Amino acid sequence: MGRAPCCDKKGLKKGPWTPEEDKLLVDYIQANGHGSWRLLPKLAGLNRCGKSCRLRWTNYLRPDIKRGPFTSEEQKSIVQLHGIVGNKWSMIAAQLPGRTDNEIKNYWNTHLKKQLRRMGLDEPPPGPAAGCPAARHMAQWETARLEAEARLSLLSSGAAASTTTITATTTTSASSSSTAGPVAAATPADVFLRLWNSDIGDSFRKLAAAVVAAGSPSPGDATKKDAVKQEAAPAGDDSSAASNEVEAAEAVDEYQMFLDFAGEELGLFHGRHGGFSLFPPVDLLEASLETAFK
DNA sequence: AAACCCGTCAACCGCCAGAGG
DNA sequence: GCCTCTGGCGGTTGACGGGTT
Repeated sequence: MGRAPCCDKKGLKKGPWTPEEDKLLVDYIQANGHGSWRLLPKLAGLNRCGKSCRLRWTNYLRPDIKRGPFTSEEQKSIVQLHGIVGNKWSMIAAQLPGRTDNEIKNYWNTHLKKQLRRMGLDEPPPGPAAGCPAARHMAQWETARLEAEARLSLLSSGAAASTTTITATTTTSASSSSTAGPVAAATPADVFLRLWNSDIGDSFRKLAAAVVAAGSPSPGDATKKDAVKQEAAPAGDDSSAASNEVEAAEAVDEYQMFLDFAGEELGLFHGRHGGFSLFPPVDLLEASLETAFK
């Protein structure tokens, strides 16, 4: 069995935090930083375990936390990212500034999951573990990346006239949002490139590369099923191979449905005749850029 | 008005991985 | 290499509030 819970000590308070406790915690961290979470409660005068303090701070008291309902943009991002990385809430949270993993997890479980189900889509296979990334999806991402770079390059020339500059960090670092100019930070291209260069993009590329290497032209294709199967269970035995294959094929089909849903119902992908774009049509984009450059 | 149901979300629990001795 | 400690993560729980019967 695992270690004993850290809050087993007698007398340590559990349950909802009071405003007084919140104040003690915030005051202490703002003055001293959190340092060792284990020692913090004692130093801050709190009758809580360190873990509880850390959770309260990271999920609720941190000053950079954005409260309030999720925007449709955030919602789309969550759906998309969940399709890529599955239940990696911390990864998803890293792409949504001001949102915590706990908040996103709750939102997924209470809103989005049901929303997808209501629309006739069972939960899509949760990310890499199900081995879902189709070659088509990989191609979509690659196309989107190229488009993002192209748009960013256009933006750079457009922005050159203004006082704002777009730095190269947008294409090289996932954590560069603060170093990029405000215009770049506001564009879809920047958002996508940051995502592409983050852990999420990395994880997606690794997995997709495995599928592509195995050869996988279309959903339901036998080769893809094998690739998916191997990805999901590299040391799989032959006896379960047949059922695995069927499950894998179903997973791929469901995932494709999920992608279609994300594109058509949520407007996440703006498809064009077999092509694909993460971004709105050019006219809409231009309109938003005009606003951005004002 | 009371009882019940259901959705939401803060908080907890158990496990894991990495660092350090 | 092994053990312990710590921080972090994802799954689950339970209190609470609003809606319905």
